[in-house]
Amino acid sequence: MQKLDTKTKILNAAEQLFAERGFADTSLRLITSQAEVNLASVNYHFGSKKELIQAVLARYLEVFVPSLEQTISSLNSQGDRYTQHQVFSCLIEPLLALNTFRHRGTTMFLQLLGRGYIESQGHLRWFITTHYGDIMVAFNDAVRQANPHLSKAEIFWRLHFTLGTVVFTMASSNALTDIAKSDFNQDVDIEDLIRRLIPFISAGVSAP
Amino acid sequence: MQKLDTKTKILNAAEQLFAERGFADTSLRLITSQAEVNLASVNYHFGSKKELIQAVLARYLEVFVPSLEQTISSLNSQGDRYTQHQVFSCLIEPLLALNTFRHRGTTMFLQLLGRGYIESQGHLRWFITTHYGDIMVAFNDAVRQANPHLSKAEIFWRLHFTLGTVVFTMASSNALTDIAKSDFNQDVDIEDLIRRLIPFISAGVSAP
DNA sequence: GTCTATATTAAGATAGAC
DNA sequence: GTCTATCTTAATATAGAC
Repeated sequence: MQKLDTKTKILNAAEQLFAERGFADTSLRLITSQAEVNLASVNYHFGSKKELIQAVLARYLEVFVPSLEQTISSLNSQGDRYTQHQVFSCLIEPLLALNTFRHRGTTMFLQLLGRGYIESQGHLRWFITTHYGDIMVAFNDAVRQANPHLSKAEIFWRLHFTLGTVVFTMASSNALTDIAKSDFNQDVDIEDLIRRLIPFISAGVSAP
Repeated sequence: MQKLDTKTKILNAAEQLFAERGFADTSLRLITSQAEVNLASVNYHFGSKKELIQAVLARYLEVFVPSLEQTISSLNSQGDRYTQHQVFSCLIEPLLALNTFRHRGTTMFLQLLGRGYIESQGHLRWFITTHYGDIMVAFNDAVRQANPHLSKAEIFWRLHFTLGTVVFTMASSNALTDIAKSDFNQDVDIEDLIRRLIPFISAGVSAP
């Protein structure tokens, strides 16, 4: 079946379990038994559980961040003026592209990101902001340009509200799509979900 | 100093630690040493850690839920028509009333609720929905009446987006208010935070 | 009701043979 | 690189004296 090396088998099993159950609730024993590798191999290949968590996220960030940098910069090059809808739309393509990179990649990435923020593991925030702080600043600047009526502080708050909306939705997305299926007979995939989220957060951020 | 009984001392210490660090990261040892009681007393008085968690939340829900039932029903008695802003405003008074009940009660309650949802501990969702399911239905109905242009399913999604916004914001509210203080010299208390949140979620829920 | 002492379980990590 | 076996730590929970 899988002719993957041990390191990849661990990463694949880990990301799935982390996304589903969170980092704290996923033991190395669970990961290695799911991956069908030896318990000791995690520490051999990654050094520690923390470094495994970072490696799992890095695999996505290395694809996502350059892609987002590109959509943001092409936005800037088109001129000074752009709408806030355009800014948020910059996220869609890079996010959905992760689905071609890995099966259910978009969901996985957003769930992992959500878990990372929610379980306030210092090492993860440190890892993300030191490696990918630039793009966060660039995105923030783009939102500011698109909303000149809002103060810097107001944007700070509203972007964090937005982050919460997305992160929580993704962390619970399995449960939510199940409910939508049983209560409303809706089949909601990740693309639907993102397209439902965008008007909500877009209206919220630029609220009067 | 404190002439409180052991049970109350445990509840007070537990709620503070749970709100700050989450349920999983707060050990009974930490709670009992903070409360200056014996380790074994938690299991004596509450039976288990899970039941302690429920007891901590119950103390707030017993105050909050009747109060919310009242504002919602007074909304209904005023006639068929009310705006969505009015519906969300029903939450403000009952939430802020918790501050008179306990010091920093509003923040504490919302943080605990957020932690409860985020750390998908099944027993807590079960506890809340079986004990306080009625008011959740009533609130949902009120939102529907105020937004006749939205389908049942759309309201389901948007209320969950809203829940995510609030829950995440409260779970990180300590960090966020610290940043607001240092970066923008803002002193944001819980009431400010709620009044900042309302326009955001209100615009989001009734977005076109 | 409260305490000490301890049982039990499960986790992350590592030593050392192969 | 991989495996078995084990170390260490820390958690929940309980038994039994007071």
